[in-house]
Amino acid sequence: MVFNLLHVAVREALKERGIEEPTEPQAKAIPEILEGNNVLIIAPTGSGKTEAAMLPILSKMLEQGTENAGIYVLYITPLRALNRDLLDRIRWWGERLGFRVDVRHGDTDKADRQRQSKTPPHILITTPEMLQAVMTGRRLLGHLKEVRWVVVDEVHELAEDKRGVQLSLALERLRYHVGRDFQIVGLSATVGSPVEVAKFLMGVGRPFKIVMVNVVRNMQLDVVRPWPSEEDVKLAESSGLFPDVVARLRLIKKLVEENRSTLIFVNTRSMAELLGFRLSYLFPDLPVAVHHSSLSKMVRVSVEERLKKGDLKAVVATSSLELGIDIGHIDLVIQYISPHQVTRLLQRVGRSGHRLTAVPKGVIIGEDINDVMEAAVVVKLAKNGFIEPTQIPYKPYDVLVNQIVAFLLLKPRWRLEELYEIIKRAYPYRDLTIEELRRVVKFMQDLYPRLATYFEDSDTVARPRGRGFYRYFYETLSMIPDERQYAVINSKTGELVGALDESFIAEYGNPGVKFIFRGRPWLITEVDDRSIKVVEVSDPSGAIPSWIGEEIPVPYEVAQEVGRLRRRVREGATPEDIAREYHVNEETAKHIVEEVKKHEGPLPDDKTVVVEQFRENVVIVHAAFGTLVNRTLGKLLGELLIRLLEKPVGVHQDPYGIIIQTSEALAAELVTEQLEKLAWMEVREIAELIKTALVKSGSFKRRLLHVAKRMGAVDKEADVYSVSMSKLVEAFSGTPVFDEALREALERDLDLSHTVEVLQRIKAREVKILYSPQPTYLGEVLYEKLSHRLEIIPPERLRRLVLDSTKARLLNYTMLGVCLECGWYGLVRVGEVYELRCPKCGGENIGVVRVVRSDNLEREVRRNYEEVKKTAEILRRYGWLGLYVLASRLPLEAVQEVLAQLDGADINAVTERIQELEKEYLKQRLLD
DNA sequence: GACCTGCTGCGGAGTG
Repeated sequence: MVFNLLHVAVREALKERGIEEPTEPQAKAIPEILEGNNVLIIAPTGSGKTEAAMLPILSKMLEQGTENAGIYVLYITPLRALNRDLLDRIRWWGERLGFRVDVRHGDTDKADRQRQSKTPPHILITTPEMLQAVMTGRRLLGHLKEVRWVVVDEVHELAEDKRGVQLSLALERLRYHVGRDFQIVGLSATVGSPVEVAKFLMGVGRPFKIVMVNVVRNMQLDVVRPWPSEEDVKLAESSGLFPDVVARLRLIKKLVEENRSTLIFVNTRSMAELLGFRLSYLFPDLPVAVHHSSLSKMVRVSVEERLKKGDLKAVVATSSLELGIDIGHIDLVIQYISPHQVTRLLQRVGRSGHRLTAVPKGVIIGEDINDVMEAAVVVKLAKNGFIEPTQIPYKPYDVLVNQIVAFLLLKPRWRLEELYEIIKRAYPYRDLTIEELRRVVKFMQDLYPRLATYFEDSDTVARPRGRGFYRYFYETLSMIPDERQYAVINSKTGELVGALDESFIAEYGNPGVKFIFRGRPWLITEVDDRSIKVVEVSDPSGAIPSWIGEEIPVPYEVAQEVGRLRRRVREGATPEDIAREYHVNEETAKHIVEEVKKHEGPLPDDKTVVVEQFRENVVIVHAAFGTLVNRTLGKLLGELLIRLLEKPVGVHQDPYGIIIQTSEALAAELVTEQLEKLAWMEVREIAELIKTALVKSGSFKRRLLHVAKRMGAVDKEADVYSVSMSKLVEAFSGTPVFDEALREALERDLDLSHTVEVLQRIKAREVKILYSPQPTYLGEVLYEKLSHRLEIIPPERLRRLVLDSTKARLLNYTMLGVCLECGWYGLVRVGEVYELRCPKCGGENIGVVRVVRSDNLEREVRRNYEEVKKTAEILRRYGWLGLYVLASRLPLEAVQEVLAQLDGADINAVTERIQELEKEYLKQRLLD
C-alpha cells in the first residue's frame, strides 16, 4: 500500500480527508517521486494527478525540513483559472502540514505580491508567464534559490506551444540560478508521444520515468446518427426546424435527462451558441448553458459554478472546458459532430466519470454520413491505441530572442559558449548550433532599440544600455499574440454588421474585395486599423466567404483511415463487418455502406487519387490525405498551374479533396500531369516551390508580424492594416524573423513531410492516380460543400437565419465600464439596454471604453482612464444610446456636437440624426 | 434540401 510510504503527518491528513485507496496514477507515481525520480504522469483530468505529485513532495518536505525562508515548490499551470482551483486544493494540505501555499498571476493584486516577496510561501502556484516576471525580481530570485521541486500541470498543452518552449528555457535558467538540479514532476492528459513530451519537460540528458494510465481501455464510446421519427417530424413542423435537427436535439435532451451531469462539446463558438439557443428554444425547462472564450469571465465562472452545484444539467462548450477546470463530476460527454482528432476525443471524453470505478462515457452525434464515417474512424483509431504525435516547436528563433534578453537580465554579460551550453539543454534547442546563436545575437544588436550587445573579440554578449531593453521584456512576457478583431460597418447605414477576425483582414482586407458575410455579399469600401466599411451589393459572383479558413484540421492518419473504410466497403464488407470493425451500430453501418455504394466510377480511397473533370473549368482531385497535406498539395498544384497558364487559378480544399477552378477551360489531364511532375521532383525543389507560394499569402504576413513583435523588431501596437506586406517581407527577408515565420508556417499550416511521403508513394505506384471524365457522386458532395458557401440566402429564409443566428462574434464586442465616483469597473455588453448606474455605489458617472476581451480589467482601466472620462459625459447625458454611439466609431467630438444640438429630443430623432451624420462622415472619408 | 463553417491561453519588481 503506497500510502504507507508517506510521512506519518501526510497519512493522518489522508485519513482526515477520508481517502483510503490511492487512484491508479497515485499508486504508480508516489514511489517513483519518493525515490527522487523525475516523473511524467499521464492520466485523464480528475484522476487525482495533483495529489499523486504533491503527496510525496509534501512528505519529502516534512522529512527534509524547510528551515530557510524561500520557495521550495513551484507549481506551474497554463491557466489562471487552474491556479485558483489548485490553491484551494493544495492549501488544505498546506494548512494541515504547516506550509504556506500561495498563488501569483496577472490578477494577483499588489498587496499580495508584496507580501509574497517579503514572506515567501513554501509552495507557489503560478503561470509560465508570471515565472518570467518573478525571475527578474531581486528579492524573489533570492527566494527561488530554495526551489527543490517543480510541478508542471497540463504539459501536453504547453509542449505543442511556444509558451512551453519559453518555459523550457526558463527552467534551464532557473537551474543555473539555483546552481543545482531540482526534481520535476509533469502532469499530462493522454498524449501521442509520451517520451518526446517527457524529454521536453525534463531537458536534454536528464533521466525520467513515465507513469501512464490507459484511458481508452475502459472508455465507452458510441457513434450515433439519429434518424427523424414521426414525432420529430411533427415537432419540426411546429418549431420551424428541420426534422434531422430536431432528431439530434431530442437525442441530446434524452441523454441529458438520463444523466446527472453532461458536457456537450462542439467545435466552434458559433455552434455552441446555436446549439445552446436551439436546446433552450425547444426545451425551455432543460437547464442548459453555453461556455466559450468570447463570453466574459464572469459569465463563464457562473456557468462553471452552476454546473458544479447541479443547477445546470448540461453545458454546451468549446475547448474552453477541455482542461482541468473544476466543474464537478461529469457523467457523460456528448461530442456534437466529429471531433476530427483522436487527442481531442480522448481529452474531452476523459472529462467524464473520474471516480475510481466510474467509466468515462462519450457519445458522438454525427450530422451527415461523411461526418459519421469520420467519427467512426476516430473511435476505431482511439481503440487501437493510436494518438496523433505531439509536435514540439523546433528551435524557434523568436522565443530564443525573448529568452536571451531574460538571461541578460539575470546576469549582464555572458560568454556565448556558456550561454550556448545552457540553452542547448532545453529540448526544443537540442540541435541549435553556436553559429545560429551568434547570428540571432547579432540580429538583436542590429535592432533599434538594441536587445543585446555583442563583442566579437571576446565572443561575449552583454546587456545593452537604455530603457528599450527593459520595455521590450516586460511587454513581451507572453508568447501569445494579440489577435485583433475588426468591426464590420455598413457604410450606408452606419450599422455594426458584425466583426471579422484579423486573419480574414490580413488575407483579403482591401477596398474593392467582395465577400460573403451573414449570408449576404458585401463590398469593402474602406479599411482602417479597427474596422472595415462595407456596402451591400447584389451580385455575389466572385465573392469570398468570410469564414474561408477550414475546420479543425483532420490529421493525415484519420483521412487515410476514412479512405480505407471506403475501400473496405468497395471490397464487399457488409454492414455487420463495418459495425464490428468501427464500433458503430448496425443501422449506422448500413447507411455508411449505402452511401459509398452510391458512388459509381473510380473510388478514391487510401491508395487511390481520383482526378475528376467536374465541369469544363473545374477539376476535382479526390485525395484522402487530410487538411494539411491537401492544403500543401493544393498550393503546389496552384503554383505550377499559375506558372503554366499565366492566369488566375482558384484552389479550395477540404480533408478529402482539392477543387481547382479557372476562368477558362481546365483539363483534368493537365492537373494529372502536374501531380506526376510533383512526384518526380526533388524534395529540395518541392520545398522551394512551396516557399514561393507561401510567402505570397496574407496569412504569412500575419505570421511575420507576430514573429517580428515577439522578436522586438516591430512595435507591439502595429497591426496587419498599418504595415505594408511587401515592405515587411522586404525588410525581414534574410533575417531570423523571416526564417522563423517561414518555419512556423511550414510547421503549423502545412505538412511537407507527409506530402513528400504521399508524392513518393505516387512515384512508387503505391498510390494510383485514376481519371474520371465525368462528375461523380463524391465529387458532387465535395463541390456542394465547398461551393454553397457562396450561395445567397433568399429573404424568406433570412428571417429564420436571423432568429438562429449566433451572436458569438458580436459577443466579443464587450466594453469596459468604469465608475468615476467609486472606481468600480466591469464589462458592459454592447446592444443591451444598460442601466447607467454603478452597481456598487449607485453613481451615474460611468465611462465606457473601447472593446476589450481581457481578463485583466484593472490594467485596461489604468491604460484608458483619460478616454473613459471623456465618454462618461456622453453616457451620463444620453443613456444607453451613448453606447450605440460609441460603438459606431464616429469621432467623439462630432457626436458630442450633434447630441448637444438635439438635447432633449426623443431617442428616435437622435438615432436618425446620428445615422445621417455617420453617412456624411463616411462619405467624406471615402472622398478623401 | 437546409442546418454549419477552428479553439485555447498570458501580461514587472522593488524602491522611492
